[in-house]
Amino acid sequence: MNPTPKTARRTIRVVIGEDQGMVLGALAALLEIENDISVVGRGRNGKEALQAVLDQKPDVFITDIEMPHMSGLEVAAELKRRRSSARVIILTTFARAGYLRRALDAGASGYLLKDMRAEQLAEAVRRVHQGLRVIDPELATEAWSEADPLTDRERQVLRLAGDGKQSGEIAADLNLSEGTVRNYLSEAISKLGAANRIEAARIARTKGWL
Amino acid sequence: MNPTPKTARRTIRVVIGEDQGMVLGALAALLEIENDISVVGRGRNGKEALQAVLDQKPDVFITDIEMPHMSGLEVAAELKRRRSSARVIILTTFARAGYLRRALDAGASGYLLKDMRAEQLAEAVRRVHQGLRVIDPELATEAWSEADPLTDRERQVLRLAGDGKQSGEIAADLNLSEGTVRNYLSEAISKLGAANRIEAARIARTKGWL
DNA sequence: TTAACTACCTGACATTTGTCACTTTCTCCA
DNA sequence: TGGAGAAAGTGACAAATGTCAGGTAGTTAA
Repeated sequence: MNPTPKTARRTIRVVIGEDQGMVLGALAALLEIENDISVVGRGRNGKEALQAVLDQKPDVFITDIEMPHMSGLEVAAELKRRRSSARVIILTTFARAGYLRRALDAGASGYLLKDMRAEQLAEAVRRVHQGLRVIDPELATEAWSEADPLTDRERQVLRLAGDGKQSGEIAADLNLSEGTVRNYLSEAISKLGAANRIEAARIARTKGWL
Repeated sequence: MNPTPKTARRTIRVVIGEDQGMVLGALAALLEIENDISVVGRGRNGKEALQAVLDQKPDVFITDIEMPHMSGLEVAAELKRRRSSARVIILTTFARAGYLRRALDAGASGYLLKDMRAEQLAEAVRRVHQGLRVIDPELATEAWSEADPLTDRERQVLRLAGDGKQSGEIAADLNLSEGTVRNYLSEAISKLGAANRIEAARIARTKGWL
């Protein structure tokens, strides 16, 4: 449908990781329209996606973050560890500074939001293939603004509290006293400027810290 | 890519409603592959989608539920009210019995989940166009199992509590005494078999009751 | 090798949350 | 027309939550 750009010498080989089958297939269809891009592998969860990248050695790997078994960020980190040559584009619903930061730490070349226009995806693939970075502009500025103030324990406890577990259960899960659990929650609540554990969990989630 | 089925006499005209641009474009690309299906309109929020259906009078309208301005369910209900001839397919991430029930009440002909295989979408469009219903099998059985046990007040209160507001604030918002608010929450907690307000809100959300 | 800093951990106390028994208001229908 | 039933509304009591003041390791920098 689109003309092959002059710069393209050969087909850009792409693997896609995305847990929603409908979206996975649709994205593949979208990219296959382009003459210079070919989808050579797919994964419907983190592990499948990782394996597909290792098998196919694509030029570009496009992945969602929230997937079963292994998140897209974990896959990216693993690929970095293994010195994979595939450039990684994170494609997600969530405009969270914490996610972007972790993506960049994991060596990703791109961070795009699913509510961008569909036409921009192919262009992003080409840019990233050329060695450029493609970051959603809105997030790029915000990214370095705020660091996660939570300690590991606070994060753990807050995650469980956000699921509706009460202090006693959390304490049992983590082998702590109930008082300690309440203390961590109190810390987290105060650090995040929340009024209670529920709001604290909500805020942390929004920022991508959980 | 796929051959035109023998039953197709003319092109099936489709409008898509979906707020994530990337997914919207990708779904359109997926359907345009089929010889007997043509995407004649798009909406990136409920109002746009409704307008597109009214303007284009398509055979089939595929829509997400959670969209700005107007949910897909509200659009479906409005189309029913206006006696639109477009058949409606709900395409969503959420396998919630409450959503399915509301979709059917709003006269939808299909309810599909985004994690189905992409190939099934075109087939669903054809079936629905022929006047058949297409419901995700997993949900179909579960759908009528459980009715929403919450009263209006309980729902209101639970929604606010789920956002982390405390009883006093909720009481002020709704002009109730704090005791009353706590009573509604207690009722909701017991009806849903939860241990506290957070878990209750989570359960209700999962079922599509909030 | 201290001092300062940080994360981790705890129990005692005050506040908020959850439960229960009860009253009021409204609708439905025999 | 006079219950029966369901939802809305309330306050008193018990249980869970949030705060505070403090104590123990481990690390870093003078």
